[in-house]
Amino acid sequence: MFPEVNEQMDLIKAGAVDVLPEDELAEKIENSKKKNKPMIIKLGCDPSKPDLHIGHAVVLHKLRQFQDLGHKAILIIGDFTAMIGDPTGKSKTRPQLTAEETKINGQTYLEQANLILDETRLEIRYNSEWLSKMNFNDVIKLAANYTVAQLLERDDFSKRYKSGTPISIHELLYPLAQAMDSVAIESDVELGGTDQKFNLIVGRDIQKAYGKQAQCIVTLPILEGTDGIEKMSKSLNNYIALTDTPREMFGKTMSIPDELTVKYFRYGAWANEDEIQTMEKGLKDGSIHPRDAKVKTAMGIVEKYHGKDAALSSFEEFERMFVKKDLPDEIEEFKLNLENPEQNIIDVITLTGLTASKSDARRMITQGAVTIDGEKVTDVYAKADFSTEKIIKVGKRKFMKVSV
RNA sequence: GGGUAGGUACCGAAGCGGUCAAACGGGGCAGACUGUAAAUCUGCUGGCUAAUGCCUUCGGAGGUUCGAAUCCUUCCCUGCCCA
Repeated sequence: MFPEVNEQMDLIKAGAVDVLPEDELAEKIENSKKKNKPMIIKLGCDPSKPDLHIGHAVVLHKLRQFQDLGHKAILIIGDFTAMIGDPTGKSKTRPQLTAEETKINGQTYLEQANLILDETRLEIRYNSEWLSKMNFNDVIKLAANYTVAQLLERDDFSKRYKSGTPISIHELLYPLAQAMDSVAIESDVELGGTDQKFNLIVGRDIQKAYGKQAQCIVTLPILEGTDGIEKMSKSLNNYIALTDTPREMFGKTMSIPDELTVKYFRYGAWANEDEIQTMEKGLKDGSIHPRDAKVKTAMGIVEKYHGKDAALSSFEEFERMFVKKDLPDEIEEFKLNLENPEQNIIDVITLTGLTASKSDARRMITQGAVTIDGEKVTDVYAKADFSTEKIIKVGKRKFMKVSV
């Protein structure tokens, strides 16, 4: 049995940016309830980047909510479209993925997505299933449904067009290709980030052109990365991965700018609306310290992926390391496997991977970033005796226990 | 097809025969300050070397020269304008 229409609408709208068109969605929900038939919810994913972070989780979480409402979630692995390459953002031509790589990536993606989704109620489709079967005729027919002007409306394209950055034809085709996914699975609702809004609308239009019922669209915000400026992405190294350790998750969350705390609380920890309101209000009137709010957020995020205990211990460790400036309780060990216990410090920290190269190591020492057993190393040429285990620290958060 | 402007380190962008591992800005890293926040200030930002120095890098491949990111040939790629 499905929940009441307005109950469903409320949950769907929570945290969403756009729900278009709202009345149509309400109608669909009502119909599904009447016929006792779940709606089909589509989410497309790009298997060229299988490492998921909490930015991806925003939309996955919304999909999970649909699942919990009893609807049918379909995850489209864009194996075919990945071979073309997504035009979003960069002008760089992406290395073409082989079918095999795509498969492996898709698998990885799924494993991570299942941290959030209910795997028992998830259908997975690969879009090569229908896209690879289209011949040139079909493509022409599809392309006839859209105009260049319409495609150039998209921010992405118009910016590149105006700035003189190249746009290939196949990139223009990309929105149409992914729209075919909606035709193929007859989705009722498609989810995506706000940056996908254009694609989602094309999906809607193309469904109509193919005589299908048009999907509604639900967009979710793009989460800024830990730098607070750019959108979260692996290449910008401002991400919190779903597979990050509790310690990393906690630490990274603590390093976000204050202004982002509530947003992360909402979209990272998926706190409920009351808690969010309370935090927002408290921060505004000063009754809650920004740091405490952030701690709560960080714990919420860690708890989501690693459980309550992990959340608590990562908090404690954080306190110990950064407030009391103590050592973390688990430090990776490294055996040098060398005869001589006397070693150049530069060599050792490079060997352990704490620094990228010897030049880098030299720089770190010069800048006073290296300590051994708590003592600052000042001499670039210094040696140390590693016959007993020594704790080396490079920068703020890199530690290693080293011995011969 | 014709004309024209370009391709420089993570990105943007100077340099146009030696003093160029390459100005400047952004980003990144480190230090100070903090709440591992932001802002700010300072330093670093190809590799190897104890050091002098050596090696790799300026779209690709050749060539000229004592010496090339800078000149020539050729190839590849891109923007813009005209058709």
